[in-house]
Amino acid sequence: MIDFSATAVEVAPLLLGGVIAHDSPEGRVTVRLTEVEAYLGDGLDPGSHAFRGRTRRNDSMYGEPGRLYTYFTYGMHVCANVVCSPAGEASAVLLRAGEVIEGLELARSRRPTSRSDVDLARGPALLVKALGIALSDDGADLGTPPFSLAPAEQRASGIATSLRTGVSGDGGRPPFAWRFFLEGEPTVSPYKRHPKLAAG
DNA sequence: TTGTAGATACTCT
DNA sequence: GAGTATCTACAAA
Repeated sequence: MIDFSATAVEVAPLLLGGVIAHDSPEGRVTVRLTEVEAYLGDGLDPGSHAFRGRTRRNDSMYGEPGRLYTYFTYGMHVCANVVCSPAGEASAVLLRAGEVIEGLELARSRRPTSRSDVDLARGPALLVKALGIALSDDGADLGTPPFSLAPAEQRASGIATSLRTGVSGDGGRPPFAWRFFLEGEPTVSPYKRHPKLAAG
């Protein structure tokens, strides 16, 4: 089992190749994680929601490790994180992309605009949608039903890192290269700088 | 295949 | 009141 009381930067590479499953009345969807990002807090990480301290939104980021932190962004999208570090410390791993390996039909019905199976969970908001995670799942324990999270069967090879995608301000610049992904995976989203950084 | 613009509503200042 | 850890559609090559 993964030790989630370590920091997000240490946990992130361990999650690659691992599988997350969610049971719902409609059925079960399982996703193999191919891309994640680490976020810290409390002044350590300018790209993190917790950079300016604890607020109502990021409250679960300070909670028990191994739980879910969901948040709403851009007026229409939900993103999911795995909370790391002991309670009281802000640290989380954003689930960015994965490959649907179980419940393909259900995932397809949740993502009618997706053209191919590769696109089903190619992006943070898409991953959440394919799994059927809702904003109300914030704080849920990933180790107990309806969720389950298993580490990779064997240590994933070909792990690469890069700058984080879509993060504005200094959090999208070095030394914050805390995006981890499996090399050669078609489900990894293409790297895009934040529009603000691209302009500068 | 690559690049650009628009939509959307919640949170923090 | 302004900014946002994004996705989709459309246009051009």
